[in-house]
Amino acid sequence: MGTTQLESVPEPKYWHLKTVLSEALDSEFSVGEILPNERDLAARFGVARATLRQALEQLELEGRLQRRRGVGTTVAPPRVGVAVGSEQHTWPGAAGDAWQATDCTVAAPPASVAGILETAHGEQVHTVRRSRVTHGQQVAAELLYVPASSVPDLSAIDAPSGAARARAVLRELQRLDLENQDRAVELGSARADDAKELDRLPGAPVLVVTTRFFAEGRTAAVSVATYRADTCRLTFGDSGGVEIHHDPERRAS
Amino acid sequence: MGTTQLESVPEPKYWHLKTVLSEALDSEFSVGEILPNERDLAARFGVARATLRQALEQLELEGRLQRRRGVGTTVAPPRVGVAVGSEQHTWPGAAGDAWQATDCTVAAPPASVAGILETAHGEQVHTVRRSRVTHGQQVAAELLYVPASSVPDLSAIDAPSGAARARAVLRELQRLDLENQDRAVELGSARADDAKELDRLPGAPVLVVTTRFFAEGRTAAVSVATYRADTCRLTFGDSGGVEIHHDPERRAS
DNA sequence: CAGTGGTCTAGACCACGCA
DNA sequence: GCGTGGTCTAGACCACTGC
Repeated sequence: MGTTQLESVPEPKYWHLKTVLSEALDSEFSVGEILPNERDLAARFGVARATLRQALEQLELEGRLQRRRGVGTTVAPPRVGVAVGSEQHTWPGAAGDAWQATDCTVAAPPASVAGILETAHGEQVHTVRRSRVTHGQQVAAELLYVPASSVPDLSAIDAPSGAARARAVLRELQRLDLENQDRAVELGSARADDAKELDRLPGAPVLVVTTRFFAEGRTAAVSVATYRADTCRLTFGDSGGVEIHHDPERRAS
Repeated sequence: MGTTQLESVPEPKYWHLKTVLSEALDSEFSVGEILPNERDLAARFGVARATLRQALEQLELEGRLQRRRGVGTTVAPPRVGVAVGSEQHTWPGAAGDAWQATDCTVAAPPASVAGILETAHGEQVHTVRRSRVTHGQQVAAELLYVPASSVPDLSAIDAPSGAARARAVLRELQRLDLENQDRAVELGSARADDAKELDRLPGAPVLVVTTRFFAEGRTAAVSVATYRADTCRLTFGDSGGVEIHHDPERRAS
């Protein structure tokens, strides 16, 4: 009767490990601290390295840990809140937005984007690359697809590609009357190029924010922004920019 | 000259596998179709089962596949768009919302929620469980935390717990003047109870939507909703409910 | 009971960062 | 060159589903 029921429904080892580690992180580690390496940790808990890694992967997914090849595993800071919906109904590139344009090419968009833009199959569009930095950290990479028909007066005297061209496309976009916009968020995995820009490995989990911009009764541009899922919490500030303070008791390293 | 450069930068096998499988899914399979089992697939591609599984995990994360223990791996339908932000500034439980209240208990919320609610440590609040079903599929589980101070007139004659109690709490909430609300989305992993409700294994990736409801100058309630990340695309309909049509060319099984 | 995906092991080698 | 995390293998057993 006094016996405690152990493992009657045997929880997976990695799940139990994750719980134990999570509690240890709360009580015995501070942000930025380096954990013992995977081989040592696995030995300490008496499990195979693969099993330990399953637990670490979960904790990284939840933003509790940060792992870097060649360096080690560190305790991650709390996720940063990144405002996504506060600047309602403004074009990308409007004064004071959080993005920096880095490049612009002309290319055929992926099929899913072409479907939204209602462009012909294989039709090329202006493709602006932008990146977003918050608190000194690169948090997102974006591709903005702009059909030629949305920027008819784009001057040929501007550079044919590069950051200057990107700014020219954004400038032209401002001239349209933005009627509405529309957002969706889903889970994805980083393509090789985005992963590199976000300083993650390919396949890293990302939050994909797809935004449609409506002008003149049609979809004038589509933005596909990928945010690091491990470090970001996307905020949709209906309340006018009130910031959520999260786990205020955790201290910085 | 004519030689194709193979593996000069050796892509990981699982990454290449994922690409190959992804293309096969597009061209040779239709939604709902069952794939060969993991042992056969691994043998067919000449890799260890663990490596194949790494590729399948990624594809499942991206919503391309669905795996069920004891059953098999099937081709997933396109993600369903789930409206999260369209019904702006209404209380949970307002007429016509997509949720169904199933239970209500009185308990101390997790520390992160207590911090937002600004309740004392260990203070108990009404905790309403709701679930959301779209297209016959359970897509989300929610816990709604309501401090007693937000529903002062809650009648003692209602049941102390259960669905009836949940509805009573929601009814009382409607009487408050909702001033604003505030949302955040982040990646998480399903706790055991949520996982069961969502018909997934514990640890499955979920999109966690945290909503704060402001009334009478303070946070009157907090909702933490977990959506299946594999099957859902969260839509924030600033444009008044315009629905994104995604990959319309894919056909149902 | 047979077949599926889920967990776990004990190794090996590789790619990367840094001193 | 050394130590780190990342990839990969070839097995084993377990938990669940459906017949």
